[in-house]
Amino acid sequence: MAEKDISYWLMKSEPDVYGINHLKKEKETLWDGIRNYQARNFMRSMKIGDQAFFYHSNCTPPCIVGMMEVTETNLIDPTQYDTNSKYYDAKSTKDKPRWDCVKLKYLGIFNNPLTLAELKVTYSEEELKVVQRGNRLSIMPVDKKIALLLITKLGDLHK
DNA sequence: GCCAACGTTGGC
DNA sequence: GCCAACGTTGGC
Repeated sequence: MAEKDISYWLMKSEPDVYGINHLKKEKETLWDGIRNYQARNFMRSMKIGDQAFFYHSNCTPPCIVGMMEVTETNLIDPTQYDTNSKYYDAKSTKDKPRWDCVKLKYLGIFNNPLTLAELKVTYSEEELKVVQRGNRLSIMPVDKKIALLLITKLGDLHK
C-alpha cells in the first residue's frame, strides 16, 4: 500500500494565550480566531491527516514545540458570530461566513524543541518561511522534505 | 518597550 | 485604484 501523502504546516500561537500545554490538556482544539485571509486560505487547503508543527510565538525564545494532526476540515469559526468575542465580525452572516477553521488533535511535545534562532542558522527563507524577517503569517505550509528533516531534529514525541 | 513589516480601512 | 492612516504581529 502506498504511503499516505500528507502535507505539513506550521501554526503559531502565543503560549500565554494558547500554548502546547493547553492543547495537551484538551487533546483537541478548534483553531479559531484566524482573521487573516492568507492564513485562512491555507487552512482551507488542509486535509484530514495533515500534520502541523505547533510554534510558540511572541515569547522567549520563539520555537517549534510540538506536533498536531488535522482531524476535521472546513468548519465554520463560531467566534465570528459571538458579539462577546474579540474575534466577532459584524460583516459575517450565517449565509456567508467569512472565517472558517480546522480541528486539530494533540500528537505530542518534541524531545528537542527548535528555536527560531536555530532554525535561522540551518534554513533559508525559501526553505522555511517562518525564518523570514518580518513574516507575520500565523499559518504556513512547510515543504515535505524540510518537514521530515525537522522531525528528525526535533526528536521523539512524548505525550 | 521599541519598532519593522505589513494587512486593512476608508477617503478621494 | 491609489495611498495615507492606522492597527496588529511578533522578534529583539
